[in-house]
Amino acid sequence: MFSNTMKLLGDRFRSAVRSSFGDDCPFDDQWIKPCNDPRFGDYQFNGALPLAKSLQKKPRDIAETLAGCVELADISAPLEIAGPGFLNIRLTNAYLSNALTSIPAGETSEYDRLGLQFDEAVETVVVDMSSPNLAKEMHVGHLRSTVIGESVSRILEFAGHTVERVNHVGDWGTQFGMLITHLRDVQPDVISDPDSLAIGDLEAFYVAAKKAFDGSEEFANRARQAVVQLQGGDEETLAVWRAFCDESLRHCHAIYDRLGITKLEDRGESFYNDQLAPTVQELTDAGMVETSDGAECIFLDDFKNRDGEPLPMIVRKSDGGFNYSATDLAAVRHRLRDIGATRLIYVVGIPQQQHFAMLFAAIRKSGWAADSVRLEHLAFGSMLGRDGKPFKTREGGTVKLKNLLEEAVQAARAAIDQRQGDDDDRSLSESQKQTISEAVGIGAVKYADLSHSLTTDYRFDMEQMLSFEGNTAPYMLYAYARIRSIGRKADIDLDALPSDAPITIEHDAEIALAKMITRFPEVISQIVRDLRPNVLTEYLYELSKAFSRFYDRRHGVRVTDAEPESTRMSRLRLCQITARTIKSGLYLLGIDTIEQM
RNA sequence: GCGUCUGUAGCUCAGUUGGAUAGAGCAUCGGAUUUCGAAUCCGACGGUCGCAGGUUCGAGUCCUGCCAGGCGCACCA
Repeated sequence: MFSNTMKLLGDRFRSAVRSSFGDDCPFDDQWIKPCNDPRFGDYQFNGALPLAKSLQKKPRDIAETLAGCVELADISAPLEIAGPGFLNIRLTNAYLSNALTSIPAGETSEYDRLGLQFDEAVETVVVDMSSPNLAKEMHVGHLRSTVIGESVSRILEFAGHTVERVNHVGDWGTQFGMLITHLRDVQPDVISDPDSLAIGDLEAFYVAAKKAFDGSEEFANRARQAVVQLQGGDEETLAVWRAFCDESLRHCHAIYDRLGITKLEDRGESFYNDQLAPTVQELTDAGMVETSDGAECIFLDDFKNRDGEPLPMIVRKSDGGFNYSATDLAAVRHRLRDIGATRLIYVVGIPQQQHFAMLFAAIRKSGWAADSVRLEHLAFGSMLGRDGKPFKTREGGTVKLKNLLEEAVQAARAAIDQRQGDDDDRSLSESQKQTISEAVGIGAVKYADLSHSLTTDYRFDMEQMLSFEGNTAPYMLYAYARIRSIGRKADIDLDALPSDAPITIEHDAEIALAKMITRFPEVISQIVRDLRPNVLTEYLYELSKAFSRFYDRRHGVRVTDAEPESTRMSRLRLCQITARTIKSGLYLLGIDTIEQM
């Protein structure tokens, strides 16, 4: 069975430790680690050193005892004791061969799990992601939340969890009075025929509305009145508002379609409108709310403002209106009670850290969430320009996401056209070129975003992310397309190889590749736990490099013309499994593969 | 002022939650192709891990204090 080698080793060492030093002897799975230097082996057991203290023995003696009794004959060469008491583990070729041979044929479902099983308890997870403001066009600031949110959602689904992606769009508030009023003036037909509404550029529309608001007292009055009507539930006003939101959402979904985001549930702030008062009332009844300067506030320990005074979370403004804290509280309440979520993940930038710390503290205080419910702010850093400064257009404005994606696809297209000129053997049709440049351009943007650690800011560098060298989407997509072409060229259907044909691992290049493939389960387990997509990009890069060496003219092995037939079949299966692993990994990042490029 | 994030090779970034001699890519220099996809592979060069203490068998990683930069701190969301 294709299983997690690290977990397997952990189980073996746990029994060895317990049988040698007693059933209550401490054990930590973290004691098993992959070696960072291949000269020490593949994995190492570091437990002898921490055990030395609690057992009052010498670390090397402990290591020797364990080396003598741990059952690893089916996994590792004889253990070596090194340094102060490390136990070095070297996977045998037989173990690698068996592990890979046991991988079942590909699944036809959305996820190819390569036969992996996950035994965790299934959770209902709500991932709060993307969440643009409907008053304006989506801009680059929404990219990370959308891309990271999608990847994290897929990873959790892969492990068997139920995931609901929620788009907490900004569709409520005073600015909508202004927009509705302007819409009535410019497109009066919107009430009789809401489907006729078409706004080419939301940004320009917003600017025009703002100009009218600032320039005319009469307009401003009507706008303020529209807000009152909206909140009062006036049907005609609501109809105009709904038409505007629908139009804005169409703009968003054009982008989501291009990004391959398909299961995103639009549930904006307005959705919680009638739950705001009951939510605040419930907290008031619980004695958590007090009035300060006319505003209704929740005071939490450890939060101070710039004067050192206690910093409240304002749930109701002094004018009686509710603000975003109230909305967020109502949203949490809804997700816990109505959706039955056991884990809430907010994919929102670092600047909101304090807000979420306060929100979560308030929720804990309210007792709405069971202790086992995880409340997480998956905070990410900003996307910066190539110069390390905030990402802006030349004129200093915000960069529209639509334009950024189009630019990336165009740049990918240019690169493909250039390559085509150098290589007449592989001519591509116009539609193939379009498909490829779309996949490469969009994939490059996503991959660049996900390959950086979440918390740090990163520089957006189109040239770097579209490079075919280094840890980039094009390199990965190329590795995949090249493997797929091996089958095509040799007239072999890689997907139809017999899944019981044995894989034998002998050559150094095979060993290196096999070791990378067998790490897949443990990498997946780690990112299911940590939600760190860049761990996966790093892994896929290493895997792709291992394949390139495996297939290299000088350092690698022959594949399609290898002899005897059993070797050829074994290597073809290795190719197939590598391709599936890359495809599966890229899928978890939200990136589509292409069959040729 | 308080909080928070960041500081690693010339540049862009990793660093598996405390493990052995800190790694990639780019750039620079050198090598491999009578093509199973060279959009590739191999090698060389390059480091006081911001600074100073501390914790311990062991610190880029943990604690404290500095230095530098980003962001957030009462009715916008």
